[in-house]
Amino acid sequence: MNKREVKSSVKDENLIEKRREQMIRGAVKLFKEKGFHRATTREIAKASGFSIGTLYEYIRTKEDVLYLVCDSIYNEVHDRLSALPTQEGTVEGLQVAINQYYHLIDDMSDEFLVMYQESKSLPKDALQYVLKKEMEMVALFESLLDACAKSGELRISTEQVGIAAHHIVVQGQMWAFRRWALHKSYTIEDYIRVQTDQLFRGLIGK
Amino acid sequence: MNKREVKSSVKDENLIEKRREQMIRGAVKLFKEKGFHRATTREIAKASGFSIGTLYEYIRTKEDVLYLVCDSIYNEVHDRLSALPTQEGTVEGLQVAINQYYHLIDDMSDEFLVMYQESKSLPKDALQYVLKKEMEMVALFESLLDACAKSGELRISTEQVGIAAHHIVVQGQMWAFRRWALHKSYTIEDYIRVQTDQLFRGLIGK
Amino acid sequence: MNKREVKSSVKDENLIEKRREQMIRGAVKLFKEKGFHRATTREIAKASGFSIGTLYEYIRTKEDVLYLVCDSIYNEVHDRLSALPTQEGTVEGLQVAINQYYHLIDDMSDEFLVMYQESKSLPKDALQYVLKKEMEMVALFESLLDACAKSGELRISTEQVGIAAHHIVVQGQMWAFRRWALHKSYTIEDYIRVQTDQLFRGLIGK
Amino acid sequence: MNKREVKSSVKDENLIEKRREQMIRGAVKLFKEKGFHRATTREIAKASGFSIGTLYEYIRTKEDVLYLVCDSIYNEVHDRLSALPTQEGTVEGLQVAINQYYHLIDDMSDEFLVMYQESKSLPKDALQYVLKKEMEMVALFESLLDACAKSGELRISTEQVGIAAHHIVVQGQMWAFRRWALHKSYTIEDYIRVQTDQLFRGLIGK
DNA sequence: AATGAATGAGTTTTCATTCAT
DNA sequence: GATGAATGAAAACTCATTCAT
Repeated sequence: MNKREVKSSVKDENLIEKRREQMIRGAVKLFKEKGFHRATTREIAKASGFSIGTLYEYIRTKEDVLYLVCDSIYNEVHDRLSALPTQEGTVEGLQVAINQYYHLIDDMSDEFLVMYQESKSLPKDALQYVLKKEMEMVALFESLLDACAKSGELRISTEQVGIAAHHIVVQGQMWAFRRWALHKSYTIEDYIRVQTDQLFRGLIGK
Repeated sequence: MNKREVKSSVKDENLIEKRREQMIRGAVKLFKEKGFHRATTREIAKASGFSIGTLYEYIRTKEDVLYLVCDSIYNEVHDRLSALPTQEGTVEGLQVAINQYYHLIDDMSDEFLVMYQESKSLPKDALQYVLKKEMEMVALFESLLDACAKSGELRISTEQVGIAAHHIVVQGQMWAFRRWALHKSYTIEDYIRVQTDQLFRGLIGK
Repeated sequence: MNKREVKSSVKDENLIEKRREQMIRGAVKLFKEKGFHRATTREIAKASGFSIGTLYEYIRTKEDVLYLVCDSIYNEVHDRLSALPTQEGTVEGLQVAINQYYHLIDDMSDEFLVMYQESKSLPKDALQYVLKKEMEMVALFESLLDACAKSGELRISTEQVGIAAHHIVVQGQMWAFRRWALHKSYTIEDYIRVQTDQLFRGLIGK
Repeated sequence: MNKREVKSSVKDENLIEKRREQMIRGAVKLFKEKGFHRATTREIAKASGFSIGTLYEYIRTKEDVLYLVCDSIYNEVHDRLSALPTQEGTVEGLQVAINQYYHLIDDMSDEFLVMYQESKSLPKDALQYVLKKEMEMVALFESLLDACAKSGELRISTEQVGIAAHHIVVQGQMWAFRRWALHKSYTIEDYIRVQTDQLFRGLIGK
């Protein structure tokens, strides 16, 4: 796979896995509070439960931590969405997917926030990789929308498919980004309902 | 007004104005390239056309620069939107407002990008101020939508008004955020048309 | 000139000159005691009489300090040797040159020691530059010897000229290197006398 | 003997011998490339063919490795020179010794280079020991020269004996130090011939 | 008002050494 | 005896901020 690798000087793969999980958990917590730049590597180590020396046994640079965080988020997203039943162009299937996606963001909104605010700090190649993942996300919804268009369940032009897919993805992110404004007035269920209503009202053939 | 002040040791108000304009222009360019944290005060001074010493005659801390940038963006947004003719609950008026807003974002997408990616680095009070400005933006569209609801031009529940206003604001930001994906396929005109179509199709009373 | 430049963020050339002199003096003293690698940049700064921040206003990396030290030594050597009256192939002239050179090394033996023990730590390009300077030194004596050979004052084959020149240069360095052994038994004057005697006894035509 | 000991936590003397040989071989190679300070203990272990943990079973500190390298070089030098037939004050015998010594340096010039460039990094007591070895080297040639003086084969004053002995030793080292300059023009045989010619021309009674 | 040299706390990163397995 | 993960002191270098000129 063309997965970007983060070099570690530790050999035991299981240990790497374990330590990196600790690291990601600690880092997300920290980045959420103070952002990537304001968090020091020493703080990351501490939040992860080990020493600064140990931290550097599992990464090469501070940016690697950010990459690992972003990568793990996308992996979780991918895992949870690919567990969906295959869709055959039904609006219902699309709705299930959107539902899953929005709930996922609600569950992981800290992680999402971190990723979206900090990913620009990734080195070039890592940024590329993250953008690719994001495009896959959009593509997933495009294909679902497309299937619905083909099956006739949605009246939607090709032009609209792209934007609608972005729309779905961005509205999801909005729930994470605008927590401070939205959580006061709506539950995630409200939000999903209103969003899908609005989306479909325009798209469903009368 | 409770406008947050940035202290300057220079007395001449005109000079302050002039130097800060230089500063904002330089800073936006720089932040766009490397982000707020990676840009040094020396670089900001250089990009602004004066020395580091002079820079500090017009601000107190580096964060002041970021605040000035964010503040100036909102001021421009405010100026351009408040120039609109007063609306009396017509869809057409709403459409004009959206149009203005989206074009504004298109014109200033660099600035918007910078503001959204970096505003979390503002000190507490400045962040508060910026969020307040953002809420005003949402409120503007809320009032426009509300007027339309009251006049009967839009079938829209009170619950929907809040989310629709956020929706409009976020879709505008999306044009700036997702330039890399959207500019390939759409012009700003396409984008506005598709967005407003989608928005209104669901909302306009039959 | 193809002199390798060390970048400074300070603009005032006179100040650069002055600060670098302080730096070289401090660094030589320190390197003599503990060597280049064991001397920390903080110690170098302190020994130079300024703060670590100021040190880095005048250099880019620690290796720059070493380069400046080596460069300044060669410049002094060059200055002192090029002040010699032009030689026209007399043994006497050669003797004056050797005399000068050996005294020079005696005066600067600390600096020489540092340079020879640490120059391998220079980055590639700087090492190149230093070796070039060293070759010039050898070449100087080669040309003096050559002139003596041509004028008939010395019976010396072309093959011998190169080695004899190296010999002179190395014997000079030996005085610095082996201080611990030689200074007990000889003064610099003794040393010069014995060395030149030995050199010439073989070379002077009967 | 007052041989400085390097403590090992391993009991088996044969194993110690074997592992240290591996270590010296690996270390010389590494030090040649990057110098003592730039070589890490991990790299030394790797170059020696075992783990960092094992390395520390056979030494106490990194400096021990350097000491072992220097010590082994001198032992080899000692072994090869003490194999010479006992001299009875003949110039021929002296010449054989010089020949042996120079060839030895030619064979081991990497090791010599490493030793001379890095020995200053030895801890005090180890440095002392190495210098003592070096003095023995000089003393060897002093006694050979002395014998020749006594037997009348060389016209050489007591004053000259010390310097001439140093001279021989240093000229040998010069062949290692100045490889980059000398190897282009001379073979080791040329070099020995020219050096001894020059040495003896002055010293041999006509 | 403008300049830019000076400062030093704070940052990332390295690496010799230890010690449980 | 061998391994390699863990440690943290110490290193090089940065940069926001100050202040004398």
